[in-house]
Parts: sequence; structure tokens; C-alpha cells
Amino acid sequence: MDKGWGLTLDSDPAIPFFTKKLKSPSSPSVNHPFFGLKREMFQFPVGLGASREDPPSDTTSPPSDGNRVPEVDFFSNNKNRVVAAVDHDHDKDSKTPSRVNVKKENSHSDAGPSADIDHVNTGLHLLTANTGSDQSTVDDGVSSEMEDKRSKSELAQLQVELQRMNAENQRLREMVSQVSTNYSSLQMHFMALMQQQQNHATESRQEHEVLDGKSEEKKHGVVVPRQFIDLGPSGTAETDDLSHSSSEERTRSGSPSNNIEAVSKDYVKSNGKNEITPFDQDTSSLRNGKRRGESPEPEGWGNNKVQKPNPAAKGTVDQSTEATMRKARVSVRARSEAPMISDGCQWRKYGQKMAKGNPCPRAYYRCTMAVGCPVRKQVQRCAEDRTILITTYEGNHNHPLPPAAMAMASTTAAAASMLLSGSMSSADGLMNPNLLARAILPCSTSMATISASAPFPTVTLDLTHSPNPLQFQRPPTPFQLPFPAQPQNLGSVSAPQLPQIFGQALYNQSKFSGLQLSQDIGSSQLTHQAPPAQLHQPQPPTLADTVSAATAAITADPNFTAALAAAISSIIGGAHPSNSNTSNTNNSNPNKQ
DNA sequence: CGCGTTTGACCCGCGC
DNA sequence: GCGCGGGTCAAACGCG
Repeated sequence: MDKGWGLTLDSDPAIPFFTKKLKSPSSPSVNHPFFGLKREMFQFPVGLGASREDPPSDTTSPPSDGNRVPEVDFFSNNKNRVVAAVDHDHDKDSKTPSRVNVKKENSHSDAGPSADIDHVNTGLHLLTANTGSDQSTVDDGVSSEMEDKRSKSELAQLQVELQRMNAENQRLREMVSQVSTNYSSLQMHFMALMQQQQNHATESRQEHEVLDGKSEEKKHGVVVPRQFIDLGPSGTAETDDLSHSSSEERTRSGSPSNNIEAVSKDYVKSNGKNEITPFDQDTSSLRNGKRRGESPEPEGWGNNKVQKPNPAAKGTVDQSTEATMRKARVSVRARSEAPMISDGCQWRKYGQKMAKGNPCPRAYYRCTMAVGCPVRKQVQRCAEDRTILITTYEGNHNHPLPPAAMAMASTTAAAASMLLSGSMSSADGLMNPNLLARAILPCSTSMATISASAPFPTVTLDLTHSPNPLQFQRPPTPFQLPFPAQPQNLGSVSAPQLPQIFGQALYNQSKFSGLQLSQDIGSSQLTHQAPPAQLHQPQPPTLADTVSAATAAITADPNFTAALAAAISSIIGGAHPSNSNTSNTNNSNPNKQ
């Protein structure tokens, strides 16, 4: 029963796991062809370092090229000069790091398979060999020597250039690793802040309870949605215990989803049971016992239904928290012809219903990557525009995920986590939805909306809006931050920057996968009336596919995640919004979530 | 034969 | 209390 959660504890779905995955090609997720592909696609953030030790893999890891345009350009020029005979297949592989290009070129010549980058002389020989025909036309020995000299000087020049580019390559890699490190530290900082916040909220609430007694309960019951009220106790003694003992790895996990799971697991622990039981199993067993008797499968989803608070049960707090946990949803709206977007996870359809007010049926899926994984999603087409596919995610995975799936999961978990943290950090029990929206996607409130109103706090990522075409183009520099990472700037970021985020993410995705996804999504989103011709690719990826890819890329992007963590930290650490306006003014989602 | 999907029934929450 | 709608279950079915 607790195997899955043990997995979660041991393997961080966040960065450590990410890195581990990359370094262990034999990881289970890679067995899945799709995951393997996605894994390739998402090697970008940390793949640079890894690829350095494994040059052969570089030829198949285009993600690492994103930051080496100058290098590629440089060598493309040289290629024309030095190894003009390089086949076009290789030319197509312009994403390949320049160093590999050189090696390949050498191998194309007479350098042999063991040719190394230091043996550029062979390349020069090649050059002379290639220009041999020219030489043959020169009958002057002196000029021939001059030619040699010139060639050698060129070679030396090239060598210097090569070294310089290698140094730059190295710097870029260091930069990437630096960014990754910063991201990890930010995440840890965020987790620490979360813990502090929870502790603070709990302490204050406990004080109130002691002082006010029943009136406090009444007040909460009237003013604040219960789901948010009950979040507070997550920071009780158990949380302290958590932060001092077994929670270390969880705190360091750096993943919002992990944080959520950690909190919930601590609730379960507080039940007094010795065994560590997934929170959802606790309630699901209740429900199963009541409704359908036994269920061999740890049905995490069973807790999807809000349990009636049992006054006698010691797990009232737990259940409420669980309710909040599972209630936090992330909805992704995207245009897609496909029946379902592929987000890197394995799903099994377990139900379909005709929702009222929508002629399109709603499909229910649950994650089957691990037994008892509580994550589920609903897929439904928008009634107004059936090209829009609405995918609603709920829950957190209790198992390791492939990078692609993990990215999506971390997105949803981050959104859910912020919903929870917002509820916990707010004195009124609920955070300003607008603030949350800006936290999740700080540059936009139009594409990221948060519905904190009942029944489910839902974050809606609306990718059907038209991004700015200019900003959707390729960013000038791959390392350009899509939006300022400084928390204080989050609120002032202009809305149109969000498309740039997605655009950049999709651009990376498209580069990684060799598909023009960015153009695809960009054009399809930009133009409702003028579908461009380049959309028709041999394997045209649906927009929904790119949506998940975009989300994955976004969360896989250290820039984004770092900024996200910074935003969260700023909200939790600094802002204590007492805005009791729980009604969502931003929820533009016409569909009830 | 195993696995995934389909589909009708069931349960629960909520509003009237 | 009743009806409605959302969500889930599980037997039946289909497919490889």
C-alpha cells in the first residue's frame, strides 16, 4: 500500500530525480517509447552537462544546442570552407554541438574514427586535400609553400577559434548548471518558506482556538470555506516533526508536488497509525468500506469526493486537508483535434459522462503509471468551441515520472500548491486569486486564471488565446528570461509576455523534437482565420500535444521554474493578502470545473 | 488471454 | 424528501 508513497519519498520527482533520470538511461520510464522521446526532448535543462561526458549522445540530443547558435553559425561557415564536402545530412544536424561537428567532419575525412578535436591538423590536411585540385593548378613551388603557410595559419586560426568556442561552450554549460543550481536552491527556499508559513498559520490558529473556543469554529464555518480553514493545521507539531525528521528529503525535494504530498502524508501520520498510509487511501478505505466493500487497489481517487467531516474521527483535519489537496485542479485549455493530449503519463479511461450543457462527453482518466496513483484528469471539449480541448488535472503523482510527465505534473502541483499555500498564508483563509494567478503565470491574468470559488479551486491555463506574433518569435538569446525573475517585478510584468513564455518553451520543444511546434502552435493560435501552410507537417503535432509539451517545457525550463519559485516565495514570504474577496473575478472559463 | 475501452448502474452532494 | 448532476465502479466488450 505504501509502496508508492515510499517511492515518492525516495525519488524526488523534482530536480534530483530529473538529473538522476538523465544519468540513468535504464530508468523504467525510458522503456516507454513515448517517454523515451519525451525524455530526449526534455534533456535540455541538465543535458548539457551530461552530454559533455558523452559526446556520442550529443548527436541525438538537440536540446543542448539551444544556446549555441553562434557556435553553429561559426562552424557552418567553417564547414563551408574547411569541409565543404560534408554531407547534407550532417548539415541538417546543425543543432549538434559544434565540437561534435568537428569530430564528425574529421571522421568524414581521413582522420579516422579516433580523430579527436585536438587533431585538427587532420582537418587541415583534409583542407589541403580538398583544395588539392587548386593546388594542382599552381605550378610554382614558392606559391605552394605560401599556400601551405597560409593554410597553416588558417588552421591555427581555426584552432584558436575552436578553442575559443569550446571555452564558450564550457561557459554556457556552466551557466546552465548554475541556473539549475539556482533553481534547486530556490525551490528549497520555497519549501522552507512553506514550512514556516504553515507553522505560523497553525500556531496562530491554535492560539485563537484556545482563546475563542467555539466562537472561533463558528466564525470559520461561516466566513471561510472549510477546505481552506482546515489547511492550517498542517503546520502543527506534526509539521514540526516533519521538518525535523523525515521531512528533510521531502523539504529538499524542491518539488511543489512533493511538498503537497509531504504535508498530506504527515497528516496521515498524525492519525496515530504507525504505518505510513497515503492520505487518499485512508479516506478511500472509509469510502470503500461504506460503499462498495473492499477494493484491492489502493484507490487514491476515492477521496475525490469530499468526505463528510466526522466529528468523532481524529482525522477530521486530515480529511479536510485531503479534500483541499485533491480539490486543487489545474485546467489546460488548448486547441486540439486529438481526443486527448499526451502529457507523458499513462492514462486509463475509467468513465465517460455527458455533462449537462455540453453536447460533448466528458471522459475520465486515471494515471496508471503506478498502482494507486491518485492523479486523474478529465478531458472534455469546450461546448462553445469544440476545437478547444479542456484537460483538467487533479492530484499529485505518487511515483517517479518521466521528465515530460513530471513537468506537467509539477505544473499542476505547483498550481495546486500555490492554491494551498495561499489558503494557508492568508489570514482570511484564502488568498487573492489574482495574486495567485500572477504567481503562477505572473505575466498574464488572461491566460492563467484561478478560480478559488467553490467547489474546486482551479487554475486554468488558457492556451487558446492569441499570443503576440512578434513575441512569439524566437527570442534573441536562448537564455533570455521570459519574464523578470525578481519577485517585485512580477506584478508589473506586462500580460503579453506569457505567450512568449509558451512560445519559447514551444520553440525549444520544437527544436528538441525536430518539429516546428512553435510555428504550429503559434500560428494556429495566432490566426483563427488564416491557417498557414507550414502547419502541414509530415507528422503534424496537434496543438494539444504541444500544449503539454509547452507546459512540460515551461516547467522544465529553469528560468521559468526559478521565476515561479521566486514568485511563490515572494507571495508566501512577503505578502499576506487579507483580501477576503473569495469570488473569482478572473475565472474566464465558461465550463464548470 | 490480457489489457483497455465502453457503458449502464450506482453513490453522493447539492439545491429546491 | 426528492430530483438532478457529477463522479466512479465494474461487467461487458473489443482489440491485438
